[in-house]
Amino acid sequence: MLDPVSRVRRFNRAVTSAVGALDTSFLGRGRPLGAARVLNAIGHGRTDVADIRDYLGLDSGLMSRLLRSLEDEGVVETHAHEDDARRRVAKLTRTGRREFAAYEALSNAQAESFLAKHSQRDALLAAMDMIASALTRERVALTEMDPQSDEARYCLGEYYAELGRRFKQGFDVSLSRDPDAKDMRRPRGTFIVAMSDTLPIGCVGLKGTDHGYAEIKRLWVAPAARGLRLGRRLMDATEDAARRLGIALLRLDTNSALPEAGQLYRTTGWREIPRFNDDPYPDLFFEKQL
Amino acid sequence: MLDPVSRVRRFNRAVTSAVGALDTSFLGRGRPLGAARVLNAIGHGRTDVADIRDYLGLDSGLMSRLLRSLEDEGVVETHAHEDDARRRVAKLTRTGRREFAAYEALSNAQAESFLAKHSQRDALLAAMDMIASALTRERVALTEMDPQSDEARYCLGEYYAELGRRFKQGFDVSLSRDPDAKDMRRPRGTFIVAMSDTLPIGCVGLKGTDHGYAEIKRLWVAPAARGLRLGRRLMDATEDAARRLGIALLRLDTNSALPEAGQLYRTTGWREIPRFNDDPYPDLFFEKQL
DNA sequence: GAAAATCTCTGACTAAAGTCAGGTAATGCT
DNA sequence: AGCATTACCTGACTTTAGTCAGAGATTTTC
Repeated sequence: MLDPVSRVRRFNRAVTSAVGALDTSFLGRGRPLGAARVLNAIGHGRTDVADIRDYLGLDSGLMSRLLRSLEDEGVVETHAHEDDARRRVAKLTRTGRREFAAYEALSNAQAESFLAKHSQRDALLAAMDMIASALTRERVALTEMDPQSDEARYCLGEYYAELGRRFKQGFDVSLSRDPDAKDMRRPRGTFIVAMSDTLPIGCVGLKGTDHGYAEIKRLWVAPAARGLRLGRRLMDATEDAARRLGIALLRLDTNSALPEAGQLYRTTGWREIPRFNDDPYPDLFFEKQL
Repeated sequence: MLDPVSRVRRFNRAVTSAVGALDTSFLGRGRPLGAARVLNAIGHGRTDVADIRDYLGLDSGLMSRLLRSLEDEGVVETHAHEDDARRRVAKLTRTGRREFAAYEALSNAQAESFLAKHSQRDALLAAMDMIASALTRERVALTEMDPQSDEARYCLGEYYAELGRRFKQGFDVSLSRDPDAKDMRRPRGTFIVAMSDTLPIGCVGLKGTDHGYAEIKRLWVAPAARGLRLGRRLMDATEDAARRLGIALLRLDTNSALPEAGQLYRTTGWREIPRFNDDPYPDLFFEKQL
């Protein structure tokens, strides 16, 4: 009962029955589960029939029939794809959007009622984030995004908050806020966000300079996503992006109060170099030739 | 993407697809899921047909057919119940036990491979415990157990460990180890463990004395299960048990380093009284008339 | 000791999900 | 231009899950 395997299995049991309840609640709108799932996939922005089929793991025959039944019902319309008339694109009709909204309301209500039952909301949410990240870690998508997008700003906010907690002297955000944004856009640099489903769980910036190297800045991984080697993936992706931008030399600075970071750099081909800027926070400096 | 409801829904999505994978893996033994579930329920000690039916939420006709198919396969035998010949009792044959063991091995292997993928094992397990407790909180069973049972000892071990962390001066286990066990058995007292599925997540002892009152000792709730009002349920159950044992007056001691406990007592009809023992750890004393 | 209730089983269904083998039209490749 | 490939559709089928009414045996209740 106390060994790790039993604990995982207990979790599986608990979650299996909860998921069953979730599923059956989707039956309340007079539509079989399969059709409801297709409708919701379309509502969530999956329009390509092949994409939906793949996402839901359906046979093409079955998928076709489910789509047909949704069309007959008047909630979905399909058209040929613009660029390739073999492919079909599905979209919701007005009625379809109403139905989708009803499913969304149902899901939101369930989530809210779950949250309302528990007083330790923050701890529970943190635990859920962690497990969701672990379960979907093969599906974490690293995407280049604008450093001023909502996702990027969320990550940066969390990043600064964490620096504030970890540095003995605190961390003054105003010092480093946004002036770098323009250097972290193509073609000078880039900004990469790791998205797990809809939640940003990590980021890194590549900041172009005029000194013959680019800098890696603001590497952050959400606490809930640590242990998934996401830092390494983010660094790899940044190095790839740098190579594609024709950058041959990378530098970065960090602080010895963040030992995981130093550890990561040391084991991935970075070598320590002398201080190369006068920023007050960092006390460790690295360089890597691409 | 950042609001609590979205986070819960992200968790639901992540877990739904994981559970789907778990389910389909049970199909690898040439038996439909329904039959596999019945076989596993029997393997886990549910022998009464009505009990299994209830647990799996099956119609009696369907249940009957599933049982029959398992019998035809030679993995299950049924007999009439000893005391009531209308009821049937199912048990595994030798082949059945082998099949059950294969399912168990599969589940264990899956749990292990999940754990092996993640470096933050302890944090992940704690998160899983927390969520499993939250999901199954309606199904937490409070059971009277021997204070020296494995479950009770696990709880007590965790309890002492926590006291050690929370008391400034630490906590010396040897002082309070086991001498009370005999006073926490019927008819002098009792010991109640809160079980969530197979995991003990809380406990409380009722210790009989010869001074005209009984003491409540060792109230503990697992960190993963806090916020579920389990402490209150444990106290209620103990008071009920005390009433059934004919005890009219309860006392307890606690420490101001455990503010949740003091808070609980104050809001549930206990009144503070002067020190009534010379135990070095407690600094707060309460009494309640039943 | 008769009537009511309980437990399981059987027969006769239905609905949903899934499989498989073509078929049609569009597209890609040489 | 011709052939292979791709994307989707259709028809014909099977399996699984589930429902419902009633039968048969047994136990409980009065």
